[in-house]
Amino acid sequence: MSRSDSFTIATWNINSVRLRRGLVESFLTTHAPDVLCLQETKCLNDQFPAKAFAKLGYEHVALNGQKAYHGVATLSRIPFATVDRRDFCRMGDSRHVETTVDVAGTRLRIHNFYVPAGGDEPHPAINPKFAHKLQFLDEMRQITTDTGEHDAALLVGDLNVAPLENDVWSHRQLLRVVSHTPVETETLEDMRTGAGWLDLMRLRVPPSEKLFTWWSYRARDWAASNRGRRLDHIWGSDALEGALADMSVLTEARGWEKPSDHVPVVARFAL
DNA sequence: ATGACGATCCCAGATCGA
Repeated sequence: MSRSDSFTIATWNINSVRLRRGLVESFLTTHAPDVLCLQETKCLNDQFPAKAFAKLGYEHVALNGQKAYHGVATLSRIPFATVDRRDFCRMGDSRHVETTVDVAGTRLRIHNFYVPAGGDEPHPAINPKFAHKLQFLDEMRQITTDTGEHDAALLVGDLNVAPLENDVWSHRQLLRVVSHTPVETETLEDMRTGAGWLDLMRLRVPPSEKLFTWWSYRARDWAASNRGRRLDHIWGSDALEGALADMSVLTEARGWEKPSDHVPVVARFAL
């Protein structure tokens, strides 16, 4: 590809891709990212509506699905150079798919993650789901930004942790709520910095401002109460900081008909 | 916020999400 190409990536926890195929189609048509990373697809690979997305130009798809739970998928208009999937915690869950694409002479590695939610009780000794989440985050330390000289890397997805005080509607009230407990936020931030990742969303929106990507289905009026959390993330290797041209959270998507409880996050780079 | 919602699956109440 030529020098100085624009590259756009989006990440979206879709909460069933079959139920919300129309929303994905509408998003792809309107926002036209080069790559879309989906989480919680909740279907087997042969049930994934790949043909519908191929019709819109997304001919390349890397799937890691399972029945009813979890599942990730990466859709692309650009051919994948490589595709890989990793198992974490030896659980056999479908929570990661890794692809590479070549853009403007750069090989871009894209990790798409769905980190375990962690259950209700934030104590690993009494809640195996929370222990699994912490172990998963610990194993993610091996996903580093180490790439070749002309390469760059992205790590995106639903990480199920809101690390900063303004990543939740009330820091004080959520300190003992799973997704914002100190052990989670510290583990996530230590893992992120240790592996060399930059929190690209927070390079654009200062930590002093509230920033959410998820709002509970249980609120009577999600927009009025605005009790959100930033659970979805776009991380990048050093080379991508200077290349970041635009970053947006598509808050309006939470108000669409039969919405996901998460909204898309979009980043554009001038590579 | 210990959930009023929503999705899934051997179709109906349990389980999961966060």
